[in-house]
Amino acid sequence: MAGISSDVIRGYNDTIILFLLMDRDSYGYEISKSIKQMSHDKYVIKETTLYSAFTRMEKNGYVRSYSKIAENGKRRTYYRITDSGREYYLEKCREWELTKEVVEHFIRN
Amino acid sequence: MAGISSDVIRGYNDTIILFLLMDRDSYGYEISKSIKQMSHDKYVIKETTLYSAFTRMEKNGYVRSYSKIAENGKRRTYYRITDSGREYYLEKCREWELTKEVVEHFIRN
DNA sequence: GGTCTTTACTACGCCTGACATACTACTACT
DNA sequence: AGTAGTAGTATGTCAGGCGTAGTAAAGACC
Repeated sequence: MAGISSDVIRGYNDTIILFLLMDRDSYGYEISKSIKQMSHDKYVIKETTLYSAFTRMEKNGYVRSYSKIAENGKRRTYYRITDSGREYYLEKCREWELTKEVVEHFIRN
Repeated sequence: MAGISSDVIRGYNDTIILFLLMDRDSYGYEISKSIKQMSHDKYVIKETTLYSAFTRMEKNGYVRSYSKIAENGKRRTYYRITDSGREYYLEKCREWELTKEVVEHFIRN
């Protein structure tokens, strides 16, 4: 077992995606590549997980989607983070620090 | 929102429980108190979560249960960690380090 | 003596997020 | 012609966490 189980990352996929939307709009495929690259191939998000996260986050008001013709002439669905999404992201960052502190009481290294 | 969402801790409840069984056998109520105390009241495991974790882990061979009459004369179900449970715990500790490393690439603090 | 709190569980069923599987469609390369 | 990469959609399953409720016995308090 080398890799991260889905039960662990669960609850942080949204956060990871929002992080990648902080500075500029993006779309599914690009985000999945960024995650893979930034994690040095240690985490590869599943397509279905990614796209269902987009749907959920749009419903929750954390992102807004729009269609755009890319440089290559193809239509893509882009996502933009909302103010509410930024707030949510920062909240999750604070939650992460708390979680880390708690979990590490029970980890022997 | 102050506290840890269940989606975050998911996948680490078993690890936390196993940690508390490393040095001596214990039972549900005591374990829930230990978690509360060791996390300085930051994490309180739900009863149903705890007992279903025991059931699952026994099925997976990570713990073994036995009934014992406690000092107060009442019958309790105690749990003992198995060798396989110890291995699993250590695996989860390694996984935690990896997860931490990955997630922190996407956290702004 | 009656009620409340703590201890120590069991039963049942719902919800959510992750994921398996499958399918579409277009481009570029070989 | 076939494969790999890009960019998704659709559908359904599964596991873990949790809400709700109920049981039962011991001790505390008023």
